[in-house]
Amino acid sequence: MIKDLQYKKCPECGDENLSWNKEKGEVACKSCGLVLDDKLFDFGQEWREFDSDDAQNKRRTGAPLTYTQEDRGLGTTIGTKADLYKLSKKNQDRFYRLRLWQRRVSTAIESNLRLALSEIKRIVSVLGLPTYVEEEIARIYTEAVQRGLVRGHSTEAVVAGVVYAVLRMYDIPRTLNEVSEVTGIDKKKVAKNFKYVSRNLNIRTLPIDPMNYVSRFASELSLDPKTHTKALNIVQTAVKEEITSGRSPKGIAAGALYIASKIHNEKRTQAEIAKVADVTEVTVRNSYKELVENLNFLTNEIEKVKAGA
DNA sequence: AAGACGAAAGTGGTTGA
DNA sequence: TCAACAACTTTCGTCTT
Repeated sequence: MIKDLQYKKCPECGDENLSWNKEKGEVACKSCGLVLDDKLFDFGQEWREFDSDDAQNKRRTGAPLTYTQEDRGLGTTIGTKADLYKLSKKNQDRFYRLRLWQRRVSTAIESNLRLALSEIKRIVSVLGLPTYVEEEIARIYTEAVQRGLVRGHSTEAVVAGVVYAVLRMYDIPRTLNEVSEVTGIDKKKVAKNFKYVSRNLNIRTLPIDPMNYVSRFASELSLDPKTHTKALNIVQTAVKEEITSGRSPKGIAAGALYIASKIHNEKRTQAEIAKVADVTEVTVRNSYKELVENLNFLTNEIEKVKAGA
């Protein structure tokens, strides 16, 4: 499978004389030799995609998973045949069949788990999560496998759903987008699988508290603790005034941080904040305007800063 | 020139008939 | 199941610093 070609002409020399080497998955300019793209092969995981309801598979930007699936060092032993001769021919057959079936099932589960666990390890290390979270993810995934929730679904997608679910359970603020990025699973699918596993395993999650985002965004923006605290205050009062329901927690956190940074003369641009909060500038704007409109103590403080400066 | 602002059109998810 | 709806995004032109 080859991705759509996105280049019409060479950005270096402007020439339209591009060569497309399908074998190597490269596009190069014949005039100046610049290689425009060398990752044109689509490493999407079609061999495990059984979902029929995903019409739009255009957005497959997942990282290729390179670990081997061939590793089948089975722990299962065939067992002794000592007693078998006592059985009738018919029962022997049945015995063999049963055991064969059982072996297949258990090895299927085992190999699925092995695959999933190494993927979980990878995700956890990329996201820098503590060990207990990894264990919880592994535990819940194992439960999902045992309840047959993975059958008919892609392993990676269910893993992604479980990861997100556990993050939500522990109030560890990671966005859907981040999970989607490290797992290479489409955002929508992560959300879908998150719902799927939490519904079937009775995982309860509360709506995300914007406070959880504030700290992380603040440190990512390397803001002063004072500004950080200010933003927390703003969010807190906003929640109390009930102007946050229905809004995206990321947006609230972003808006509060923008105001706080303004008040404490540590100004960050809307674009900077939008970037770390994973929302658009427009959302930062709307959110902070909404906050200022509804929390009048903010208006005074901003005026004070303006007058002082 | 960069940042902030806001309008307009589009997207995906929720809700209620 | 469908349509209306709110929140958010994208894009883009304009104003402000």
